[in-house]
Amino acid sequence: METIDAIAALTALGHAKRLAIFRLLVVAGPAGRMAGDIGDELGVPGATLSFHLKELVHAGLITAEPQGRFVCYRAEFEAMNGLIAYLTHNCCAGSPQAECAPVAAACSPGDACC
Amino acid sequence: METIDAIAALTALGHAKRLAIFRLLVVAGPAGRMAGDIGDELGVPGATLSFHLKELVHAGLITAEPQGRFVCYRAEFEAMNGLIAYLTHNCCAGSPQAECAPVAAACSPGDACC
DNA sequence: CAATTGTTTCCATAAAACTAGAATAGTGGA
DNA sequence: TCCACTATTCTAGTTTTATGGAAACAATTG
Repeated sequence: METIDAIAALTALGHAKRLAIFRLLVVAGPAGRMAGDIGDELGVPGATLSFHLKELVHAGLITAEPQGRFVCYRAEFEAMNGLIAYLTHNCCAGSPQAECAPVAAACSPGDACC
Repeated sequence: METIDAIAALTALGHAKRLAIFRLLVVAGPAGRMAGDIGDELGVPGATLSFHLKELVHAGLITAEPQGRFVCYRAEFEAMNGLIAYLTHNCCAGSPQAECAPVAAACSPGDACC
């Protein structure tokens, strides 16, 4: 992931409503969620929701797939993992220190996160 | 990590100069870097640098330790890993899918990142 | 075709963030 | 004490972003 893409992704996620939308889609997984469904769950007016969804799509964090009258939004897991890789890349100049815990630890044992 | 902390961290990182500062400190590791050193490397005026450093400290992503006339800034690796955990937590509702690559893959083999 | 439903675009207002010169404060050396 | 140096705070101007009602658009249903 390029720096400019990482900035776009981080800027998009650095907002309460957009982070909530993204997290909702991450938990939803590949099945995704419909736009109206997201709006109902988060209590966001249509116009505002559409604005934030567009921002997330533009940042490459989610994708939109029209299905008739509905639009299904899905998290872009590749972008998420790319962002994580960007943040941690070459950490400690390549000499892992005690202070610099393994990224793998982000998922604690027993945690079902992927 | 709480949602409010994740938003603060993501907002802080969603800016070109702050992301550059944070990445510099991540690569520097526990040794950290002096404020002026960072300003020289990134070509940012003092007042602007100080503003962004304060934002990062406030977001919990870095720490400041005065050393005489100088101030040493260090990345807060625990916060970084906490943020990554927040983003990926309960992904795919706990049923990892093919689309949802393991976070561990963020570090490709041979990559010295921590 | 008209009505209905889901979604987006338009637009004006409001709020927040960015920038950097100038002034200020703290430290260490002469 | 005075000075040079490092860093921060103050301040003001500029830019960017967020919000949501209203209107427009698209697709299904009657």
